[in-house]
Amino acid sequence: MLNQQPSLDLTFQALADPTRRAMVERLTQGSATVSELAQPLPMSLPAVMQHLAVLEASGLVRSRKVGRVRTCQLDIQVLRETERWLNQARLGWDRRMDRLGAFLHAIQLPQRQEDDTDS
Amino acid sequence: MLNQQPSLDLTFQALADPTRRAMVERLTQGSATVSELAQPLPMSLPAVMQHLAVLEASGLVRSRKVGRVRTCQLDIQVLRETERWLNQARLGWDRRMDRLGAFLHAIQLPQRQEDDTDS
DNA sequence: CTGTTGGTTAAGCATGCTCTTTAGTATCGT
DNA sequence: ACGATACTAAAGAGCATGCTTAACCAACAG
Repeated sequence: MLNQQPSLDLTFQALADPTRRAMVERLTQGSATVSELAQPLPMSLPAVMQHLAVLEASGLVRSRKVGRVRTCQLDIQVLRETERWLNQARLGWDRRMDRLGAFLHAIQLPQRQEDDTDS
Repeated sequence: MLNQQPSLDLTFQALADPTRRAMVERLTQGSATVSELAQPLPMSLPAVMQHLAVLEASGLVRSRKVGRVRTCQLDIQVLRETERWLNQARLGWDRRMDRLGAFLHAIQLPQRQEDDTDS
């Protein structure tokens, strides 16, 4: 059930870099041109372009070029799918904890009763 | 507000590898020894150890050694924080969409009225 | 047409990642 | 004590990443 998307690799990889996360955070505030994305970042424009390429390869960001200006925007879908994987993983853990709790509860009460009858 | 944790780098990096995600998924089902983690994986034990080291460095997994057996378990906390970053990012986007929707709604009704008065 | 702006390509380099093999070191069962 | 088990440490091959600089191109502005 989990791990159906081969692009989870690309998405997590994309989000593993602080520069790219900063770009994503910027894009949650609305679409931006390449220059606008690059402006606060302490690196050359080509470096930013390469980060952008990684983000686009993962599907997190889409961009269109009009005239000589390329405008980028977030694609929320991939973000959701990634969120979902984490959620599923945590949910599996939670369910296990519930079962474990129920199990402990089920065997510990009888033990208590044994202790009571022993003492 | 976002991006406070330097360990987001390590966490996303850790989750970017399918082998490590498989290990995490296995660990949602309960703790496991190194050999148990390695058993379904198509690689040498040292390779698995290295993946485990990455997972431990990120804080996603903790492990203790008893005798000659090392037992690993998930630390849900880091998973939660990562989930939270994604959630925050998506929430920022959602809020923006809401504002945008409200804005469009606010200016489009007056425009309609203008159209109405013009025609 | 000419210069400037916004972006793109390519090459190169340092570093990091993933896996391997080889060679260990502790335990544990008998 | 001795072999088997479970892991660990070290070193290296080979490819991927994250930058850089140096060109280059296409679209506008005057």
